[in-house]
Amino acid sequence: MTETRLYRGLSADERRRRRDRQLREACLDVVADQGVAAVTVEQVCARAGLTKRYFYESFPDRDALLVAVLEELFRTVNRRIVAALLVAGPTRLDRSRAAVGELTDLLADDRRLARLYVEAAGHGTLRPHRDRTFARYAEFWLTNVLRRDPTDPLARLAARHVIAGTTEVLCAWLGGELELGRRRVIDALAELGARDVPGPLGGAR
Amino acid sequence: MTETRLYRGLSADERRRRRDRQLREACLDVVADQGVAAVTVEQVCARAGLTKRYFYESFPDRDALLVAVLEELFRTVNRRIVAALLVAGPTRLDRSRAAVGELTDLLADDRRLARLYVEAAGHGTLRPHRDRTFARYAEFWLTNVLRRDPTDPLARLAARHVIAGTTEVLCAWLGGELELGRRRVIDALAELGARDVPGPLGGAR
DNA sequence: GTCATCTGATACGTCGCTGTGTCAGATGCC
DNA sequence: GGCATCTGACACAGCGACGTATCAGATGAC
Repeated sequence: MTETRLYRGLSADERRRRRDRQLREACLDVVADQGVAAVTVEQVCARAGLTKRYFYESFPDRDALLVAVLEELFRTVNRRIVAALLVAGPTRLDRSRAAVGELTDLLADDRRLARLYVEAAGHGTLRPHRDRTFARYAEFWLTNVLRRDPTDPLARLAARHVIAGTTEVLCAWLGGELELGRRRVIDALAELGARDVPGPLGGAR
Repeated sequence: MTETRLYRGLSADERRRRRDRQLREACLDVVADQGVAAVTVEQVCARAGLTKRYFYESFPDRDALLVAVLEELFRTVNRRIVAALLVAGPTRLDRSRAAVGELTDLLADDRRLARLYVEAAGHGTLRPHRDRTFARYAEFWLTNVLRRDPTDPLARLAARHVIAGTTEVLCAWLGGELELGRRRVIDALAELGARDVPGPLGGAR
């Protein structure tokens, strides 16, 4: 279409992507400092050191930015867990530990992500995304960690239970509410996540 | 102090309490229809059929109303679970089922409560209350359902895991995301909640 | 019936955020 | 250097919500 005139050594497209990234980072900063509800176009732009003009260049509104950032987080979680499982041992406990460890590391290394991850539950626009993702995580867990039939409703229920429980515990831990080291937390979560699902075929009766 | 002049057959205090209740109910209606974020003074007043004047008579601002309603919900949950446990059988599964069944009935019978219960996780002002309550639930669970030491950090972690998992599953079920009847859901949750906690003393290795 | 009180409606100024528009100055291209 | 483009700052009208204030009419006490 148009030209690719450089500006400060960057092409139009590079500049655009750079601003997009700045906005996403600023969004996470605001979430970390003041929560999802405080994410406004103006707050984000102030943090990013950009003007509103550039906000609307990348996103139609505040919700679109939040969704984009959340989806990116979910993709990262997914990618890293898949990668971790590739090199994990064969037992359920091995696989559970690999997955939980990866999630823990990710959220512990960037607390901004943790707050977004949690607060997604209460935000009108974010919640559907969060729900769909949790449902997918649950299915993924059944298939790749527990190695059970992912279509069994009871198994799905149990997997959902595990996903939510793991999330909650991680958030409580990240918030300083549990007096345990990272290692102990991962151990415990791995164990909780590796337990077989209940029901007619389950083994926990 | 002042008088107790009747108005439409009610004393000043009765009228005041009546309006307080109307506002709380209206708040729940708005939460059910449009979510916590849509709870504004004006919305609530419109629903309640009252004017803003009476809102500020009972609550300093919107957050205070939300907190009041949430705390009331938590008190109700607690009261009903305590009552259910009084007549429950002696095994962990009996007690788990009694507690889970009570919570399920409560949330299923008033969906407005369910939405508030969930969205509390993502709301700035509500979240601390929700967190503290979940921590108390976890302790309660350890003491009264699993009968374990409520000060053991690992046990607390596991209890928190159960509380969050149960909440999540109930919400998914109430949202129509699980193709299971009430009975099966309660069975499964009761079983998941009755499993012993992991760790040095746990039995799930 | 009269008067004090209570009620419900409405008006108002303020605030924060939105989305668009304008413009001077910086920067790159030739 | 001259010109087109890009940038950042700011102005603006509009909106929805807040919190306060005013006032006429309904209601109860005497």
